[in-house]
Amino acid sequence: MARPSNTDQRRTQIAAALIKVMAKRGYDGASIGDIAKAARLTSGLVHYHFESKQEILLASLESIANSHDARLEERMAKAHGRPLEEVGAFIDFHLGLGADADPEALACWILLSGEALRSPKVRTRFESAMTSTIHRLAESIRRGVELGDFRCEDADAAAAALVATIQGYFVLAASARSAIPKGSAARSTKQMAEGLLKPARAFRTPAKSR
Amino acid sequence: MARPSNTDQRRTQIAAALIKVMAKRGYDGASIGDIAKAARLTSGLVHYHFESKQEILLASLESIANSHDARLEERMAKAHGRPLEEVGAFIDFHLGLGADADPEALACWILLSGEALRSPKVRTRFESAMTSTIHRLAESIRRGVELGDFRCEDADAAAAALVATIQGYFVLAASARSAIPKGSAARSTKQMAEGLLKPARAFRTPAKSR
Amino acid sequence: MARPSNTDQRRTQIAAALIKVMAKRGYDGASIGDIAKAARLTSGLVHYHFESKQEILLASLESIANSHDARLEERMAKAHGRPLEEVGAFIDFHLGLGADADPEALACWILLSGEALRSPKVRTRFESAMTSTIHRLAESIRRGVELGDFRCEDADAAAAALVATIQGYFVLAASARSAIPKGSAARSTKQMAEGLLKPARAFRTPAKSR
Amino acid sequence: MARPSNTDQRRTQIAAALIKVMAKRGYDGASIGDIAKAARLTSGLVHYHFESKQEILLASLESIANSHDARLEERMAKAHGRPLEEVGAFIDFHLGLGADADPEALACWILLSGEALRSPKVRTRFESAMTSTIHRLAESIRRGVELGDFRCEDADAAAAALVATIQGYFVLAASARSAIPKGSAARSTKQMAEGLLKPARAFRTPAKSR
DNA sequence: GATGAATGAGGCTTCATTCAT
DNA sequence: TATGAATGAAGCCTCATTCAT
Repeated sequence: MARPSNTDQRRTQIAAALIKVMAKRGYDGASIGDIAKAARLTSGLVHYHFESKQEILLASLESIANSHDARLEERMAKAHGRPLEEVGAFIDFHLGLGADADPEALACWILLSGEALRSPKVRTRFESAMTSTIHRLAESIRRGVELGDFRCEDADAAAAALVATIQGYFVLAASARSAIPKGSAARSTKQMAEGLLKPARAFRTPAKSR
Repeated sequence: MARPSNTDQRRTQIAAALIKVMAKRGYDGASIGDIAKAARLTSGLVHYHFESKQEILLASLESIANSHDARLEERMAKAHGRPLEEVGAFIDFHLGLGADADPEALACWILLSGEALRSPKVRTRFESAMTSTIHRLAESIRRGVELGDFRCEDADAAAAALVATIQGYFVLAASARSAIPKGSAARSTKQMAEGLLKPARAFRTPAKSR
Repeated sequence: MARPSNTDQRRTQIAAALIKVMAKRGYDGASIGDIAKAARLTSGLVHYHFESKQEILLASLESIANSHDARLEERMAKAHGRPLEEVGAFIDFHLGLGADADPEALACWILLSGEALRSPKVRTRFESAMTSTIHRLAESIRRGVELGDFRCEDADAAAAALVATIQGYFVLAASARSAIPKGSAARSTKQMAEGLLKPARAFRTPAKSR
Repeated sequence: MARPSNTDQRRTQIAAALIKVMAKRGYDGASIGDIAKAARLTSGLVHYHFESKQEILLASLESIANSHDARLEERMAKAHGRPLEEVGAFIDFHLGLGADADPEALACWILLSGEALRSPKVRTRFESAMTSTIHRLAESIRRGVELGDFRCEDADAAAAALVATIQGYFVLAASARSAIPKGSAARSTKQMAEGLLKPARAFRTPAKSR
């Protein structure tokens, strides 16, 4: 007797629906009804699985961050622990060709930074996602310094700078695309990384970058 | 008994009120009533001076952009046409100590990037503001290249990269402050600029930068 | 220029509408839509004049209490300051023939006692209305004692007792009418008052009482 | 594999839960979910045992009335059939010290009078509970008259009057406590009963009454 | 220009009730 | 019996916008 709970699936489904709708209409513009429709559910059910709209937003943030981290890790693993390549992979993952595998999540991410501005809960989670990404990059940098591949006094600052650049490119790509010369993002970022890390060798660029 | 028109003054006043309210509650969260209250007007009057809420947003964007451009120009003028110093001033203006002279406008700017995402009118204007800023920087870079101060193949790309970095720092500063090592923004950005522009001499940093 | 405010009228109108609807459906059952319809207004307008539904309830309470006090005073004035007649008038006013001039207000009053149970604001106001009524009666009793018309040690307690009886009759009349022998309320209450006040002469009963 | 039916137990449990929740939030405010939680059940199960929410209310009414009647009978039994003492016990039971043994049931009772106002089913049952209580008191009074202990022409009216007073005190105690001088309720009511019943001897008051 | 009333369309959320398991 | 998912209808409230004055 008793039903097996499907709450986890439903929550995932609903969070995904918010991302989809939010990318198009913003957070406030994404009504519970819209979200429900996008998830092919009724609005009552949405509230059965989530206490409030904000909770859905937090779940979406979580989902985006987790997916990002997982895919990033996967990509960086291919660098086989070589710092120079790891940093290159980090940049290419975010800004290289086909980086925007999920444009909806990206748009959502930008909007999330806005929500973080006024919702402490969102900010806390947004901040920790950012911090975690920066730490991951700082780790590679630090190892590069140890191995003599890089010359850099403050790995955390360098990592933050590169992440800021990436975040800034996200914003420009989404909201002012014409302002970026096509295909320049990853390349320019690598040049900047060189200024920052003084690597023994230059960063390689695979085929093309956007 | 013609009343003297005070429309311009009122529009300015209202746009400023939106910026103030929006910084705290976001665009959708800023009701006409809130805006009116912040401007010490009535909501009916707001609609007398603006066709719609979006028009106020556009006016605010304009106001922020104009004010930014004017202050930037003023600051860069102090570089007396020396490219290296101009670029340094550009970075310091945005990220140096005391750069966030107007935190409300900054928060608003981030939110504007989000609105640009879904409103073509806002995007167009946001894009042109970004483009203009990038062009201004690119100009300095190009002259630096001509004068042999910089070595750089694509001035526009370089300018875009630096502006992206600045925009990204804005986002981090506003929504994930703890992720940035204190005082590292301007310094790191200058190091990145060196990677990008290969200047003959290094950028100077005045006193402290944040 | 500028419109003359009609807020006071509107508030009165809306409070009256709540009383009407509430008598039929209870407080929770009286939706803003119902209230608006009863007042021939739109629901948006109701919220333009009242912050919240509870505020309407408080306004209704106020209105009922004020109207009650005014009518009571008017009636008691006819007793020309003679305590015995004042107490008699007090009882007749509440329980005598035709006392329930406004059955809707009466039903509402009973419901208000229920709302007072859980809403501090309502309780405070309900309490003060009760207290004021009791004080008015206690005054008459006290003067009666001074004049030697009554013998009573605690005028406040006696007044409270009579008011309790009246309130109890209200409840029975509204929710269990068949439990009260017809026309017995005022008469019985006067007999009780005699036990309480030991008046020199008995209370007179005008014509018939219910 | 027939399951042993526990319906009766469950119904009791659920009705008790409603009383508890209703005392705090009113009838409309007591959601099935709240009730279920208070009974440590699920909302689905509540509806398995009760057709509708109103049925729970009726069951609660029944439960309160039955419990009241039983406790009242128990208390009056101690009067050993002496009318004067029975009436005194009746009053003390309801208003004497420690009378409010179950404040939740009392609050609920007041709310029930409100629900009776608009729901015929509730009214019918409320009315019959009131009537039964009044009859019980009237019985004692009638026997007192027969025995020459009381002088009273209409025992039903007298009983109704005393019950009205008690009900009124309930309301005041719950919703306007400060309006009643402390400890005056039972004493005043007995004085009133004396006016009503002209007993040969006065009512005694045990120790203190509230 | 300015005020403030008025409208009407949602938006978020709660909830009684039903139903599959 | 019991669980918990699901539904759908309101309900309260907010708000951009319009309009009479």
